[in-house]
Amino acid sequence: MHYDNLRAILKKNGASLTKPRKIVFDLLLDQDPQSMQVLIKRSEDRLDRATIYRTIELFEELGIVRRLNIGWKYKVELSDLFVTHHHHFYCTNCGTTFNLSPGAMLEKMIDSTAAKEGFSARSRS
Amino acid sequence: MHYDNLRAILKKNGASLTKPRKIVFDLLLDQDPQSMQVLIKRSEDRLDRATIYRTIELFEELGIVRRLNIGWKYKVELSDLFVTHHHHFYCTNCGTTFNLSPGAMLEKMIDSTAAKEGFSARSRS
DNA sequence: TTGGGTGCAAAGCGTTTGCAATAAT
DNA sequence: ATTATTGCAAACGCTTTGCACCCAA
Repeated sequence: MHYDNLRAILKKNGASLTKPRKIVFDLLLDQDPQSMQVLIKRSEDRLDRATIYRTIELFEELGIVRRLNIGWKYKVELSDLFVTHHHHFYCTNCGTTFNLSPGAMLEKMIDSTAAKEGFSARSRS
Repeated sequence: MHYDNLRAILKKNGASLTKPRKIVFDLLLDQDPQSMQVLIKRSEDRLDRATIYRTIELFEELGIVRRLNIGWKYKVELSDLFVTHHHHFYCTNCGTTFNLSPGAMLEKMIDSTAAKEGFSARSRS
């Protein structure tokens, strides 16, 4: 259960694993990087916006989530503590961001895939 | 006079060189990249915020200004039409951004300067 | 039981918009 | 005169905050 790891990190920092924090964590699991609005929408009124912002802020401080700066916006995802390291694809036209599956030679894959698709990689992260 | 070039670009696009646009242009001349708030502050109530936003938007569309995405914020500066091409230094701690003087071997300079100063270049633009 | 955590409502920022007044051609 | 442009004020979207209530340890 992923919660054990999460609970351990929180406890180590004098914080507790509450229901809202579980929900936020679940919202992040197995997802591409998400904007706050998407998280808020997907929480379906189970949580207040403020709680989501506060939770993401806490998770970021504790290294549980990672913030990706994309253009002049940002999205969040679980850190490498919870998912294997990976790269992202970001479309500068529509803002879509998605994870690339982890593996070797990724740098090259990114560039060659980009070239094939007629895109050029502006940045990698 | 720089205004001639500016006026020409505007006229070509059916826009006119007004007093407010001159002021915004002057605010951009010979400056490091600036945030909107700085522009607004430096306009000292000579212009309304809305006018500054609209002017910057227009200038960007016409290629007069360039928007730099810095972290999750942005700053603006005159495009290469008005200043010689150059690179920037951005401090990820304090947000300070400044221009590097143009010249050859800049890429290397950036990295070596960064190394000297104990920084590492996260991105270059 | 008690301090951390939450929801709610309100405020705070940066930015945009509608509209009437103004300035440019 | 006609159209573009501006200022003002209000609205907007996203994010943060104050505070009373609530729940996990």
